[in-house]
Amino acid sequence: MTTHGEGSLKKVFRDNQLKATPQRLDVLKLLMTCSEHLDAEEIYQRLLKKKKNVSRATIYRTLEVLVEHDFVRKLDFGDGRMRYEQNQNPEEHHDHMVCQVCGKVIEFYNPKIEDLQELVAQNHNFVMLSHTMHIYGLCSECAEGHNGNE
Amino acid sequence: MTTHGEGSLKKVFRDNQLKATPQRLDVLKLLMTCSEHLDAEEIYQRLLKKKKNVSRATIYRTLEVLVEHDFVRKLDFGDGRMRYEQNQNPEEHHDHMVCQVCGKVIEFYNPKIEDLQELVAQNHNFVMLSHTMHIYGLCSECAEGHNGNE
DNA sequence: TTTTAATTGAGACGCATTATCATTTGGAAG
DNA sequence: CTTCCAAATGATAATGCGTCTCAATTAAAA
Repeated sequence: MTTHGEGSLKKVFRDNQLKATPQRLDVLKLLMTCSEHLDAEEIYQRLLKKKKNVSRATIYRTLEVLVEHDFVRKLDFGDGRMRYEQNQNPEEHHDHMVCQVCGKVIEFYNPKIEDLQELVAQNHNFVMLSHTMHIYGLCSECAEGHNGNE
Repeated sequence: MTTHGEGSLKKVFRDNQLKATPQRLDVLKLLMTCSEHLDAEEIYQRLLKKKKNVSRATIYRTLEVLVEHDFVRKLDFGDGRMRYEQNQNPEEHHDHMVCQVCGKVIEFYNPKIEDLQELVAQNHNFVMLSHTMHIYGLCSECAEGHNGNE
């Protein structure tokens, strides 16, 4: 259902007056088949490992394009570099919990919070275009370690 | 009530085994009497204008110290530089709406959202240490402009 | 005062990202 | 299948925020 062939990936770009170059297809395909939250350098290294012909500059430019067109979400977890994740259903917004010990990222969705955010914005006559919520702390595994149960 | 004299500002540092230098006092005093969300460069420029003797490096170091001790909150609105705000009552957490046109920052507090955040964390056995919520979009004034009421 | 560890200033440095520009290429038109 | 050109790429220089280094200064304890 959400599985697309090479052809449909090309369509993604062509439908937006963008050339469907091999480099763009490689970046998009990688993000579409990856559940992690990669940064630009990680994307670059993974494509290199797959013998793909691509440069860092193109990675950044492609990511910019993908974000502009809502195919990819750009995330800032406050560690000095941006991360990217696929954004298949822009309707189905989710937020993130980031473990400050192991770096693990847990996604969650809470409709009540979503509704309250919209409400808060309305109360201030603010037109909400996007929003982010990050919870920082210790994931269950790392919290155990800190309790001395190692 | 929340107005402190020079003496009490010095106490803030001395109570934490930190020297109460003029530079530190200047930075802290500026943040304590400023409702805006300044970045390091803006703080530096404002102190220069007041003929204060301070360097950029010291601004950054002082901010780091103030954040560590919870006197100041470090905020990331995703535009590539950090902003700082006073943090008088760490209990009373608030979040931010950022206008992407004029850059205005509106603070808001919603206890229900706070509770739900804590709940979500607990459901994942996640120990929440801090959290941020940012709503991006258009403030009421800038939204009017976009409706053609200019 | 003397003393010393903490702090400062100036600038070098690091790192993620963006800009530049000559070269290449996707894909539309013929 | 060629021609053609705007769009895209690669290599690398440049940018900008923030951190680090280290010699000189200073807060504040003795």
